[in-house]
Amino acid sequence: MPELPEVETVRRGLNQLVRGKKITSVTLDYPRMIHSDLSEFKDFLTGQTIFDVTRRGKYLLFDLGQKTLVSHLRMEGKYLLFETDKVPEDKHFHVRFALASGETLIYQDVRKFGTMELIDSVALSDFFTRKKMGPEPIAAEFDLKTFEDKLSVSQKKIKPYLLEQTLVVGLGNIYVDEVLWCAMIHPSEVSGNLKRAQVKRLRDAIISVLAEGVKRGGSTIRSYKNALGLAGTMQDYLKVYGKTGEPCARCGTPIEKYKLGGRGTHFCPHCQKLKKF
DNA sequence: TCTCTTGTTCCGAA
DNA sequence: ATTCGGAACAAGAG
Repeated sequence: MPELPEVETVRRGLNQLVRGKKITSVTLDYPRMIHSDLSEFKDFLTGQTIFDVTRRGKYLLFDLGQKTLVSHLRMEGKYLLFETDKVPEDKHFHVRFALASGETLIYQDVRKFGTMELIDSVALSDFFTRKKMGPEPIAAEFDLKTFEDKLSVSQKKIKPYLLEQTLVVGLGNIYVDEVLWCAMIHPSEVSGNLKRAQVKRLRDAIISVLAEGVKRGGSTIRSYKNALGLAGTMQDYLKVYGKTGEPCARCGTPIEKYKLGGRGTHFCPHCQKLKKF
């Protein structure tokens, strides 16, 4: 479930804990998750210093100078930090970075869906361009006109389209339902049918809901807190996700759930009406 | 045993 | 060309 707010929370925690620290060895227990050259991965990382941990969309970026370690948590990836002599046993620990500080940074992933790859830092922007990633969901980068133009020429349903990460990055299944409720738009609405005012509301909702998620440290749903601050409180402020049958916070109508694009989709049938002809 | 879960990519069918 | 549905990736919860 890590969406942008959760990844940003992890990023901040990692920066507190490992920025400036040197990697003394790397242990790989699930090589399949490494999507770049395997031997280079181990050889290069040993001896590198983590200068900074940044983020682009849902990708965590460990800045090592010449190269950048790009990490995606997918469904359940987590980072944990232990003193090296106190690392517990766990069959879901897949990558271990021993640090010169006497600590070990561990990547844990029950689903094994997460990925890591080593990319030349100068090739990072190309990497994201190839993935057709949209702008970050902040006012300065998320241009309304561009958003409006893309939506206007598409017949795609708005929720699956927002999940593609091409219009804007950072939304996952939880926040996208929250955003559409906030903007009072039906998840199945055809993108090209949205009025200017709706598109503006949608952009504002994307920016504000994700910012609120970051402010509250992300949401902790079906996941346990860990060393890197994933004990967020946003789950207590969600309006529709997981609220099936509960009254809408705006109008009291029971929240409904249906399947859209293979995903559980929550909405208020009164506030979010589908435009019909 | 069966169904559901979330992010992303990919494939084949409308 | 565009959109859609489903599969795949893996494992656990109910």
